[in-house]
Amino acid sequence: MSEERTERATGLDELVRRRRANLEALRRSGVDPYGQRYQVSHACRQVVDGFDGLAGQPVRVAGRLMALRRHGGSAFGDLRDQSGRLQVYFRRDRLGAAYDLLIDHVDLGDILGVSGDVFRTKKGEISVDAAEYAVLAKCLRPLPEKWRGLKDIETRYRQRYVDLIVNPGVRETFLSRSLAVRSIRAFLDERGFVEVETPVLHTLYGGAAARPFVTHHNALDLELYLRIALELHLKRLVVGGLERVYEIGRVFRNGGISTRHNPEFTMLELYQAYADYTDMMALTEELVAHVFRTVRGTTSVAYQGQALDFSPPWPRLDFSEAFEKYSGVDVADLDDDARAAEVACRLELQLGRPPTAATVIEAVLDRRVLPNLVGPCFLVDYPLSISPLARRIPDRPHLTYRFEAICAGRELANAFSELNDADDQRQRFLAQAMERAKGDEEAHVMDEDYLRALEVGLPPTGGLGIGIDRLVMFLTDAPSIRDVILFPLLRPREEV
RNA sequence: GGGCCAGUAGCUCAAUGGUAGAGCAAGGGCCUUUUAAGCCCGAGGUUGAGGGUUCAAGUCCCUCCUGGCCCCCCA
Repeated sequence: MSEERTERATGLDELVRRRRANLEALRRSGVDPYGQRYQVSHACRQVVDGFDGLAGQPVRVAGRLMALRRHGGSAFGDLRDQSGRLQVYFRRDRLGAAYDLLIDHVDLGDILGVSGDVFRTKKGEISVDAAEYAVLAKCLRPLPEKWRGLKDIETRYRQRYVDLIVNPGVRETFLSRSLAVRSIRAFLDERGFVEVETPVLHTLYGGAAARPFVTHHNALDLELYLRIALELHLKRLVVGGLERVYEIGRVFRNGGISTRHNPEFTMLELYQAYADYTDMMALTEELVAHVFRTVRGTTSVAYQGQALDFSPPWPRLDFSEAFEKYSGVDVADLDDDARAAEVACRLELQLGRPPTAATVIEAVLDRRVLPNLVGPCFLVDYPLSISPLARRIPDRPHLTYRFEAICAGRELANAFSELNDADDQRQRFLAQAMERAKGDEEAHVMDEDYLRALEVGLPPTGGLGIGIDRLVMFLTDAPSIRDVILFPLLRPREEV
């Protein structure tokens, strides 16, 4: 049936057919429509910015032909490369037969190399008077409309290459993302952190409460999991004496997809020996402020119309106080499952997991507490029941030295003083196993090797995790996480 | 998995249940300083797919597909 479709001359097929005919026509004229390397002397922007020194000088530029305004014996083209746009001027009296080839057989979207002299038109636009051009790649498919761009969200995500060509803001977003990640590395490197890479394929998944993706290694006949966090391997490295480590890496969580969740996303996690969560708070503020200054030039931005100021210090809110203030529930009462179930019922919480103390606390936190917090702020001293890897507060045994940075009602960072007491950690894992037995699939699994590492001795350590995608959403004012992920997961489609 | 919404030409969008249109792109002309170039001409459609109601369906009903938003999920 797909054969019928390709045989029938639809509009698209006809457009592609014409472009292919142009490709063949170029070949017949001795022009290779997939040219060789083109020695470029300037980026488009460099020509524009450097006009004063370049006027009358020859330059060689290359880019995609985005527009062609034909006037009979001459034509103005818009050439665009990564740096920006540059106008090129083609004249028959200079190019001769090559001019007619351009007019007849070069299509919008083709990638051209152009050499010629820099000049300024009567209307004042800096341009290149083409002495020669080369076709470097043929564009066989029509590009979306030039000034309204590509709006269809599905096509934008599925054909990101087209989205990047026709929607300039998209390129800006991903350049910002790149700059953000670079600025994070610079910030941490300067503070003596060592960047490492830990396995993506895990024999046990841990470090977060989430369901994993399962895969299989053939030679070992082994069930493996894509990592859901970086945490446990990085702390093993601190045990090994790498006192300041970080990793920026992809993690995978087998959950739902939404404007704030993609099944794979990028986490920064860092661990600092001999530090605690107060150090992590200071580090979080400084790091995030540094990234905003680097990328946006300011720490004061608007996110989806909401004013946010990331300049340190950020307010500290006590978890228990905030919890009670916004939910009317004393978190200390949520210490057994029966009472938790009662609260879940009273607050009409729909839970995907069994109503245990932990799951109810998390549900109340997510739905009743966080939406009220604009931030950025720190929510400090989390309950132990939802913090199986965090150090206990000695005189408040139901709480841990853990905080999350909250911004626009969502978690931006998660950090704690790491639990380094191997025996306490074992008890926590056992408690998690009981949660799992109650049906909570996201409860942490027992990890004997991690316990062995703790038995070797983890120094007191502060750990921090930041969701890079969410940070970039705030940096670029992106409403959906898909807008900051180049290729978000979509259900595959036969015909696009 | 549930609720709501959307899908019309390559792209962006129109069209009381009554002959499917426009702009851009593409095609044929004119045009050597335009920049959303302009002017003239012609073309382009299984209205996401499949059923149904009706004299008549892009429009109403049902099923399905894909996507979006909100739930669920995701500390």
